[in-house]
Amino acid sequence: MKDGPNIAMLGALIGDPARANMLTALMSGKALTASELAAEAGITLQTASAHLGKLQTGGLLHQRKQGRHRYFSLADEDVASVLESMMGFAEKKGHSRIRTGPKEPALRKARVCYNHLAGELGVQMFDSLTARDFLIEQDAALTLTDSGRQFFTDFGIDFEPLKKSRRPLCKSCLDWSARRSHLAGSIGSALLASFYKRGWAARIEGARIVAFTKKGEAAFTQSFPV
Amino acid sequence: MKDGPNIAMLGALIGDPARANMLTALMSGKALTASELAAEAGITLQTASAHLGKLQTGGLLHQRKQGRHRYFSLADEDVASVLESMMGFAEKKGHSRIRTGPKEPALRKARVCYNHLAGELGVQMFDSLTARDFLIEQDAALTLTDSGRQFFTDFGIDFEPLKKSRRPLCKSCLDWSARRSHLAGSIGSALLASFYKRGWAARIEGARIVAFTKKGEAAFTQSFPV
DNA sequence: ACAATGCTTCGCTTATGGTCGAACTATGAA
DNA sequence: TTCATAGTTCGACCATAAGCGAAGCATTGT
Repeated sequence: MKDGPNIAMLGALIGDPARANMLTALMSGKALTASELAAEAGITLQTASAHLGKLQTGGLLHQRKQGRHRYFSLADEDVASVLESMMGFAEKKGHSRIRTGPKEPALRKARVCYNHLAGELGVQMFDSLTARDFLIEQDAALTLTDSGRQFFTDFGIDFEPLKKSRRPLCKSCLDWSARRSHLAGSIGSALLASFYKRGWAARIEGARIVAFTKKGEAAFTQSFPV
Repeated sequence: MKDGPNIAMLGALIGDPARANMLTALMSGKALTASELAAEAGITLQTASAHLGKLQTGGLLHQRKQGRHRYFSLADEDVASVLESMMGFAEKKGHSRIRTGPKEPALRKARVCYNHLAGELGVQMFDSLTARDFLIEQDAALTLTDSGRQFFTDFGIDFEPLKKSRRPLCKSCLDWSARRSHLAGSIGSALLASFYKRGWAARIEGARIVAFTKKGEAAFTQSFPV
């Protein structure tokens, strides 16, 4: 009776306009940072933080710390289906406002996340590496296998300077546009640097877009096949 | 955007404890009066009236005037399924409180509604009459057919005094415990009086319960078969 | 070490909305 | 008609919570 939300508490959580906007934004399946959600809801970061705390306490959201970001996503499929149900009803009766879709296509495809590759290609690379057991992901931990070490060495990554850094060697990072993981950590940085060096891609200054050349993308896909 | 409820407005409607209690009570499928809903929610009638107005504006409730009562019920199946979804979620996470079931079984079976028969037996009688085309129900209007007039005459109803009354001859009345219609109006009164006269049933003083005898109920079912 | 960024916590103001008392309307019963 | 019951409307009160400025904490990058 005090543990979890009853129907009134649940309704009240969803009933605030700011929270409803946040939840609607998260319905895309993407995980978003507190700042992004604040912008979506049109409120300041402090207010958003309070709202996110309440949603989390209510069991609607799941939070994942990621460096200095906090990615929020819907807690589970149940939450999504409840919202789905309510949105469907609201749409049927009146007209609910249409949400703006995903923004910049190029940004979704490939971009820098800190200093490693993110976006669809980043996810593709991550999946390709885990599928071949070069990386093993369990829970939030990511471990590099011997065969993986060999693969990266063959790819031209020098592990020596990486060992000195206090940054973890490899680390999964939740993707902004795809809700999937991609490879962060010093290996992730080294790989992106390698792509630049090989001329596969170039960074668009000012934006976070990573522009792959046609040949570069082909070579990339050959090295990291789906 | 202002016409119907968006998801935030919908959540806010369900999010108030008083309204949530009312809606939960209505989930049984029964139609309840404003007073009953007020009691369910533990608020005064004025406050309940305000809440019911909002729920109606939001498209969650349907109202049916019935003499000096107003019966409220969930607007449609969509509303019920949204609530179902939310209650399921709330129950899964925490424990939502268990609702008290229907109260007095005898009251549900047969009782007086003003001066005619209500409850399961009242509904049975109504269904039996409409199934045989003695009464025809369309929209909210109820009309007596010629064969119906003959049936009631054979049953011993004298129509002469009834004509003088300004009360409608027959009229459907929404049932309190079954959300179904039963027969009101002066014919309904006359029938109940007839049951008393025949010794089929007796009224329990102080309560609204109509106590049928074993023989009485058998005879009743013979006259008004399902 | 230092600055910059992302987010949280604290304290305060403000306003939305739930609540009830009182008065009014509508329907039915005597 | 008169009275009683069911419900609505109005007006005022008040509690909850949304909002933001400012300060503090945590993490990353140089």
